Amino acid sequence: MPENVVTRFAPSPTGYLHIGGARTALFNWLLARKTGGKFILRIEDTDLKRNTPTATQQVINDLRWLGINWDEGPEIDGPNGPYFQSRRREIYDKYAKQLLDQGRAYYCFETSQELEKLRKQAEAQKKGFVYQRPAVLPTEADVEKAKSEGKPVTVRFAMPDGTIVVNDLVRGAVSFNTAELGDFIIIKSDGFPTYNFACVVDDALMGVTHVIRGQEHLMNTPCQQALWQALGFGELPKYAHMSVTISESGGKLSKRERPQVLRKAIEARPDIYLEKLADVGKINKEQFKGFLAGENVPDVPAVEAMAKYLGVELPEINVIDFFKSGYIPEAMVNFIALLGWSTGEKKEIMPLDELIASFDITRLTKSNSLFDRGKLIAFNTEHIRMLPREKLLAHLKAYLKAVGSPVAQADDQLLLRLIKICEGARTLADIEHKCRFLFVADDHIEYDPKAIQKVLMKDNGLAMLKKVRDNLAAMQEFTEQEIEDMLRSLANQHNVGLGKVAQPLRVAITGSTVSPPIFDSVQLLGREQTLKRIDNTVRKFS
RNA sequence: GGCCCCAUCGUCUAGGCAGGCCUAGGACACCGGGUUUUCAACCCGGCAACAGGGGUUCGAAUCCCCUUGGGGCUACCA
Repeated sequence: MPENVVTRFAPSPTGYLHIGGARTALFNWLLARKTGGKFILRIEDTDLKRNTPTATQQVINDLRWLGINWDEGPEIDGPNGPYFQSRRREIYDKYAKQLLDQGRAYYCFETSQELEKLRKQAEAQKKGFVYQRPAVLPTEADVEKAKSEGKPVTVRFAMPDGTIVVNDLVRGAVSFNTAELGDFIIIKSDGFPTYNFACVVDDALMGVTHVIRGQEHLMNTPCQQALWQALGFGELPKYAHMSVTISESGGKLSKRERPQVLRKAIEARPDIYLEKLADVGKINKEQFKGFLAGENVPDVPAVEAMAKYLGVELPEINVIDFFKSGYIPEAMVNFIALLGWSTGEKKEIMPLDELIASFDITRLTKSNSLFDRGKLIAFNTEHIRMLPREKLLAHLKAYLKAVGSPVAQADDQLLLRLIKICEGARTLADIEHKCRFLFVADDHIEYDPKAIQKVLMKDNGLAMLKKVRDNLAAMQEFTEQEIEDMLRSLANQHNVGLGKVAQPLRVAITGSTVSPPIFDSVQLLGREQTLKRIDNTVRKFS
């Protein structure tokens, strides 16, 4: 690619960055990094109703966590600012006026209700709705009149007649008949530009050369191309419409999925008090009703609180959900990159720099891909193994802090040791779950009833545990090696496998049958606490 | 309903544009076995696909058409 590549990611600040957005950002970023070009972050906040005040910061945090940095955008000034569309109003106005003056755009005064009616009529006739351009375009005087009558004033682009061909980098030539596209609104009645308009103006002004985005934008592209040309912006950017990521439950992976899962869970539980639930979510009755009806989606914290109360596992959709589930960014990025793209080589697991090196925009896949969590876990496992320890440590610390784990008390030295003894962990959550026992009080161990049944109540488990206790108490040193030697010889003495000796001990100190290797676990817990926990266990289950 | 996109193992995909090198390759999942102090990890082996129908051609997973299926868009949302 000879020219200077400029790509951008242009999210609308409606909440956390979700997987689909992350993928779009990633491919644009990958192309820029691969070609030595520039990657711009632009915030498309032209819809006052949808924007959330904290969303931009959330998106920024999520991108940074993934390791996707931008050359220009929020917090990184550059020559093309401002990077918030809400602060670029005069620019859009100027171009809208240009089109108006040239007769390539015109004013309209219909209300949403009126348009909705027309749309219904079209549907009833089994036709697509196309706005009918008036024979005589309204004048400025008409605008004044409409305003005084309290009518909404919007501006529509006068779509030229003919066929528009989109030369898509992944789909080839796709043609559209402009008669079916119709005149679309470019300036809303609140004075803000619509997406198609703002996007074109900004892409042109910011010198964007390549637009990689989801297939859901394919239908917008002829509109944007027509606008681009009417505005006299010259050479079009190259478009690449990626396949869409499909959720395991069906359609396009969407933020709405989490609320939906919750809603279903609520419907499946007629026994629970809805008022109590609304309380848990800290939302009022109206909001809660709306939510159940499938409309008003309450905030993320409300959804999470209610899900937690019901014990429902929500599918991870947002980047932050994966972070909270113990995934590491290196794995996420690697996995996401392979959704709708492939290197053509057999190797799939690779660090970021290799991803950049092998990125090739022409190798994007045409067909939609399903988000397969099983494969993500496999990638995460491999990346946890591969990543330099220092980096893994940083991820672990951030994770522990975010989920409020008691393991967060551990210092770096200890954490590194825990990482080491949890070799083969699939997620950071695995490490946390396995090592948690070290950080809870001796009398707060939660015993898994199944574990008690299986290893303590059977095969003289309790009796063996007592013997282990005596031997532990009698040891000179208390190193992993000594502990191992002792347990092995004990097993030998009784002519049983090590498991018969180790499992009762494991249950006694952790309450469960799962822990890091037993020798490390005991040594880390220390003799005093180990003995205490054994005593507690013996007393409790004798 | 209208417009548009897509179609290889359960899933992600290689191969398709330059048709024979494909008895269709890899990865994940799954199944079986091994290793083992638990879980996980690890090692070995196995199962498994060109949606269907017409063409074109000596020859089609690869090119064309139709059907079916999936997906997207259809807003004064992006």
